[in-house]
Amino acid sequence: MALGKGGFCDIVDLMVRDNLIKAIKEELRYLGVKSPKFDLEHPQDFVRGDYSTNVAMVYAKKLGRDPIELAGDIVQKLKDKNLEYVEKITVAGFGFINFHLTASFFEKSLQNIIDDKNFGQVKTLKKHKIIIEYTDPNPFKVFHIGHLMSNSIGEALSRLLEWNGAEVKRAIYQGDVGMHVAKAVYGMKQKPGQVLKLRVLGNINGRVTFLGESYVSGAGVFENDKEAENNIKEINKKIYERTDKTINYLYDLGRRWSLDYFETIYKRLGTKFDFYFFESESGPFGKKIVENNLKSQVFEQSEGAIVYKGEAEGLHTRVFMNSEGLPTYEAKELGLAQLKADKYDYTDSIVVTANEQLDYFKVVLSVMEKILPSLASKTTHIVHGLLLLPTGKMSSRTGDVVAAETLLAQIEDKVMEKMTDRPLSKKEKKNIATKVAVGALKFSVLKQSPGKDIIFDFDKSLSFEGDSGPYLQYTAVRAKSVLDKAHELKIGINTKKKDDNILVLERMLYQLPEVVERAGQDKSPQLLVTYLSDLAASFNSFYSSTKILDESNESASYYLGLTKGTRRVLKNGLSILGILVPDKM
RNA sequence: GCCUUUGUAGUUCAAUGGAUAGAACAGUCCCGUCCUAAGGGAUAGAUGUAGGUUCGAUUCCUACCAAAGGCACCA
Repeated sequence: MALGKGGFCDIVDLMVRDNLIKAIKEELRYLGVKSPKFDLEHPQDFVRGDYSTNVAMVYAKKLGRDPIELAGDIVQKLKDKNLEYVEKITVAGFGFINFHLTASFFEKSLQNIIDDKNFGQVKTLKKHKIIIEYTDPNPFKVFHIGHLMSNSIGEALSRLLEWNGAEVKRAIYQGDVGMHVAKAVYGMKQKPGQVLKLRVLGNINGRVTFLGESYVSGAGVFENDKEAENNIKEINKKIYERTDKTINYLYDLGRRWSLDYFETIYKRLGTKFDFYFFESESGPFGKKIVENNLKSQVFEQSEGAIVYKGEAEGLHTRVFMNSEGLPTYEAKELGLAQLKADKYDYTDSIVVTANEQLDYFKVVLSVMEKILPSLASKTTHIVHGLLLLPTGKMSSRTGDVVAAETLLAQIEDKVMEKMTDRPLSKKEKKNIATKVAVGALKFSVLKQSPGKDIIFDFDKSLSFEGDSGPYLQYTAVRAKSVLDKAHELKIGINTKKKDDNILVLERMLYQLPEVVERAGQDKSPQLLVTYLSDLAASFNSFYSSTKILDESNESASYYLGLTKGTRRVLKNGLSILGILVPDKM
């Protein structure tokens, strides 16, 4: 069946949806509405139907008709069209028009799912080349749970965009220069013996713990000790200039240790970055951009600094070059934008940061519109909320942070505990624990709309029951276990229905591609999370009320098909969220 | 003070302007010879306040109240 301009669509769901929209539009044009706009959605309660439209209510007034009467007319016309896979069309209260689909639709859609390993992929963003930046930890500092949040959201968005057909490049931007680095290097310098020992014998965890301690001690003396403060400022300068052998040595070593360590975390979380950007590069680059635009009257001199005054546009003033002639974060951001464009010819650039940078980014974008307009128009800033401790905001300066490592290890311990009775080897269990722990964490971040803060409570976030990553993983594992058992019993899969009763599960299974489309459009992973949770619940309900592998039941093979479909939709959906499904748990 | 964002069951979260506001946790009560009980079923419980726009508002607008963030050389 043709979809759009000459393309062919093999997903029966999208085909039916597009045909419905087309048919309704035709009717409205016939009634005199030029470019009709209306909704076609799935009713919350499937008793009402599989699809539903509000078109009659939207246009009743304009056409001077009673909505229910108008709906009746439209329904009559639609019925005359004999739409494929449409069982019946009804008018409901207020003027909703509801569509019920045929049993053959559900058979066909289940076949689609079983045939297509990548079921859920759509082509909405086919020609887009997107660069997306997220996570952004700072070398020499702790990789904390806030970075986990940024990573979870960024990775889910990346995959969502890929499943919408876009080419996606993942980028990470790291602050490898600046006062925080100088503080850490100062701390390292106080313990040369320790540095040497760790360099020769140390493992990655010991090294990074030492760096964290060095930063905290450096930050501590910076505030209380005038001499140390000057010392650290001196180190900062030397890092920029690269004039001091000892400093260079400590800096290079610490930077390497940090980056190696971060790499182990990315691997654990399932992210692979295509581009690594550093402030040590974006700084000089940004400085040049600002200097080249000094005459353009975008910037102003003020108190020795170069600033942009955003007040006229409802923004605020920000410094791009400080009075010492050094580029600030703002200038670096301009440099970064250009660096990205130089590396990759993108159509869209997405930057994911914490919401505290919202107003800051607006100012930078406003400047970009003036001096790098072609880049500004392609750039979108997406914010995520903060992970707050019950005691308030974390501070890595005082060491009052929860390291990502610590949290993941704690969750893993709890998963291991849960599996004590399982007949699995220790290695298998450890493997499963990692997947489940990461799944639990990512799910809890992704289930709410990005941009909102999460008050992080250890006990609650460690829950594996109800709406949780493990619940979904467990459901997929359970489905696999049924499939394995069926294999033993030599029961095959069939997509032919044996009765007319349509299950809630069937009405949900086929919707993945639509959900992927919408979640991608709105950049809202939580829509997918909600869908998958509902799907898992309907499978579990089906599972507990129906014996699937009942050889005396002629529907067994069909039920097995539904099980296979559920497993695939859950597995694909979870993989978009960056959550892996273990074979057992 | 100005700007931005957010206020939904006891708690943590959903809900492209639509139908009876969905879940989960915590409560209360059930389900174990059976495919993984990290499960299933039942029950009770919510849109900050006051206006406005609309056939229809949790959603849009205005005011107020409350919380978070931002507002010059940090990132």
